[in-house]
Amino acid sequence: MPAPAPVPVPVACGTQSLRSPTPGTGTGAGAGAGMKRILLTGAAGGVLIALLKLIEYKHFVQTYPAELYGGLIAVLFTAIGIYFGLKLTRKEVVMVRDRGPFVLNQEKLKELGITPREHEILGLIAEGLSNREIGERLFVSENTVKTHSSRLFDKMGVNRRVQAVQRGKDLGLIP
Amino acid sequence: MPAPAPVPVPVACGTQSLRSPTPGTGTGAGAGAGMKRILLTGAAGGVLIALLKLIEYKHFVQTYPAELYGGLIAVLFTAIGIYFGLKLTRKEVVMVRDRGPFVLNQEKLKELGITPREHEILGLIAEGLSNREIGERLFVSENTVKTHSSRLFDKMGVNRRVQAVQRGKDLGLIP
DNA sequence: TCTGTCGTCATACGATCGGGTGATTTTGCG
DNA sequence: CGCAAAATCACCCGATCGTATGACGACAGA
Repeated sequence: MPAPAPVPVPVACGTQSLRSPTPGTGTGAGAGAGMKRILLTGAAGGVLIALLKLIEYKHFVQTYPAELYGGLIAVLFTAIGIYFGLKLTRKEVVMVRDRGPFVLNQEKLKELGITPREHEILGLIAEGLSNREIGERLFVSENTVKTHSSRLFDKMGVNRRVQAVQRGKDLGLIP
Repeated sequence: MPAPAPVPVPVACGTQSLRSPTPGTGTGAGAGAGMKRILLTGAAGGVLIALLKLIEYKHFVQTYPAELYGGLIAVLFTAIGIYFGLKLTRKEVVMVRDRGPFVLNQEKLKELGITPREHEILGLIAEGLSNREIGERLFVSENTVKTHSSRLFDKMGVNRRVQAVQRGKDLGLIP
């Protein structure tokens, strides 16, 4: 049975075309966002002008009180403003911990109910130690380490140590 | 048998904290944000009502054409909308670690003889995926993943996946 | 004093991982 | 074409990990 050619999927072998660990976010995305913003601003201007034009129509429909138009315009443009405020800031990113000496997020620690011992073990897990090695370093049984790590994973909402490390870094629990 | 009272390991805790906008598991902080949002919404409503009240003043100042008021209201409320759009989303922003744009260390990659596929798998390991999950994502057998990761660990000089992740980050192989 | 939390330890079981061996197919290149 | 590198897959086996359960002592606070 030769060559079943099993992979009907583009990602297979020869072409490692798209790969996740390469975030080209640097310049290209930035320029794209800028262009997008300009276009959006232009569109906003267009809509605004059109709306103003529409307001002139009010001259012909004097049947309703002006306050109604005012309120309508207010609500409408508030919505528009909120929409564009969201659009313009949704991609905004707050860079944190640019290289700082690592400040521990104690609030998160408390919020998740992670005890000091568990936190300590998280740090050792992040160093790539096995449960046995952690136990040896802390002078406790490997079973104890397993208990701690298990509870730790439970509190962190993960079920693998690599996930725990990644999550711990994201939450500022470990450097 | 009481514990040997071991380990004077300080683990470097006693520092201050850093407020971070709680992605997934936030319960307490989430409630706090909700309260804040409610208050902000209330304030927005108040301002809106006040503005509408102010519009009534238009009755007494009929000297200017209505379009002017319409445009004024439009611009004003657009600004208000944008402002609140910003206010409401600024806290929702995703925190991202800034280690620079991440430039891949291809020399190290070549120096260690790591193939593209192996590198790809390293990235997926770093995401906390199991071998099985990696196989499913790449449409290959779990055995294949194990082969790749095994050779990868050999080339990287590690024997655990957490170590591989840490080492990969240090060497600039993964972000 | 009682209660709750924390740390400790054990046992057991299933799942996963790491390492080893061998094999076949694909692919890129001279 | 032929070769070497890369990728794929399988099987095995021991080690490690994750989870569940139960238990015990220490200690702080009500």
